[in-house]
Amino acid sequence: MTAITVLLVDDHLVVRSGLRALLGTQPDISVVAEAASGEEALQLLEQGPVSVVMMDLAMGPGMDGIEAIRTIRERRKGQAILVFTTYDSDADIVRAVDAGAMGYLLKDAAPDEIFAAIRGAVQGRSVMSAPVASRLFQQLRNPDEILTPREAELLSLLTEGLSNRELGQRLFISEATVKTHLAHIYAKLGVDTRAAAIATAIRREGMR
Amino acid sequence: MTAITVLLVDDHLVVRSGLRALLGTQPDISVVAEAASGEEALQLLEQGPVSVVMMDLAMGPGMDGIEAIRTIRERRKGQAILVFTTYDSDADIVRAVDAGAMGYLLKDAAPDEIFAAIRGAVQGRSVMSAPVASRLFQQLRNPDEILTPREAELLSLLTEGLSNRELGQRLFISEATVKTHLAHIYAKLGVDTRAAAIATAIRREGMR
DNA sequence: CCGTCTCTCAACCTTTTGGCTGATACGGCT
DNA sequence: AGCCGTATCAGCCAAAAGGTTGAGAGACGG
Repeated sequence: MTAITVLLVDDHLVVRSGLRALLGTQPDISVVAEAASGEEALQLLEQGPVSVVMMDLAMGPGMDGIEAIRTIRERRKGQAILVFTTYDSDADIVRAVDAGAMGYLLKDAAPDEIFAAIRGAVQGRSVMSAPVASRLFQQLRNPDEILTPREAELLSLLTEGLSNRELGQRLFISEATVKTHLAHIYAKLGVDTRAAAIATAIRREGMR
Repeated sequence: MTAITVLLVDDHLVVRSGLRALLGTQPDISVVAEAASGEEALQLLEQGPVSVVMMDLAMGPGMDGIEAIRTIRERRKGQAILVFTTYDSDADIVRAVDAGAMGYLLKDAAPDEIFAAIRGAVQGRSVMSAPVASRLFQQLRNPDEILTPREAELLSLLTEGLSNRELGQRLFISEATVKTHLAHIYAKLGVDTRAAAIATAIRREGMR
């Protein structure tokens, strides 16, 4: 069995060293590099391949995790990437998987789960935390509830607290169209006021 | 110089081991116990004193960090407690300090900052991350913008997407009173719609 | 080619919200 | 005793938001 090499990408020093300590207990896994940002991760990957990249999604200013995943997958086809993050928002999960992540782990995952995900990732298997998987399935089961791109755009602006008039101006559409989109969004989210839409958007979709 | 003993309280295993590894580099600091919840922390403290408690605020189900801080301070007067968390929301900072925390560190703080905070805490000095301190000062400079307890309560419910009528029913007050409170909240937050109030509340106050 | 989806817009009407003014009551502080 | 902050309520009016129906233009796939 060849050793599995890991690159850690997380802007929090404590998380990196914690993960390093945790993975150090496994003889077949070794952390060979750490990066505090997406840019740094790309740089490090230039210098040599690793079996798996473990990446946080929220990483302060600059390139975010999703962007980093997409860029890495463009440059190194087939690179195994695991998302290791605190939150399990629907939007993040879908976008991460879409960008090319092999798995999605939460930071409170059990050690065994983390080890299994890493070993699975190098073999091309996709492993994710149970709560994450259930959210993904829920998305697939209810395609009616998936917002169209335009609706998602509008919802995103909605969470900034804009009025219908302002939304129209921002998106270069009439107020009437804004109201139409909103009506569709409300139906899909199962709410009937913009306040509730904002609340569920932020809580469900992680729009912060 | 006596050794400083530390109790780590965080529901994330990786954060605990990361912090343990980091603090292990300092000869005068040693992590003597770890807890994954507020309840567990209280139990451990029964068994013996520590110099400093380092506590996360968000810890899954059960007792939250603020509650844990308050309880610890009740049982062991003078116990030094440092908050070590990811987010720097105004509300959390104020409540943590109010509950009796000696300092407030962000998880992306530099190692030296963390060491300094721990050493300061055992000496009774209060140390906090720069962004945290600036937020605290801002609160003190603008007392006009501090919400009254009732207003905060209402704002919290507002972020759930309730209508004025529902707010009134929940709080056992008339819709007229709800509107009065809302008007005051809008003025203090510097907004003029409930949507914007929800947006700023969630972003500024960390009401998730 | 036709159906479906998406995005766009309009008119109409009801409900909700926001702005304003004013009022009562209670507690604490001076 | 008087003042201030907080919490409570009312009424009025204008603005914003929500519900409904209908409809046209592209795009895309069967």
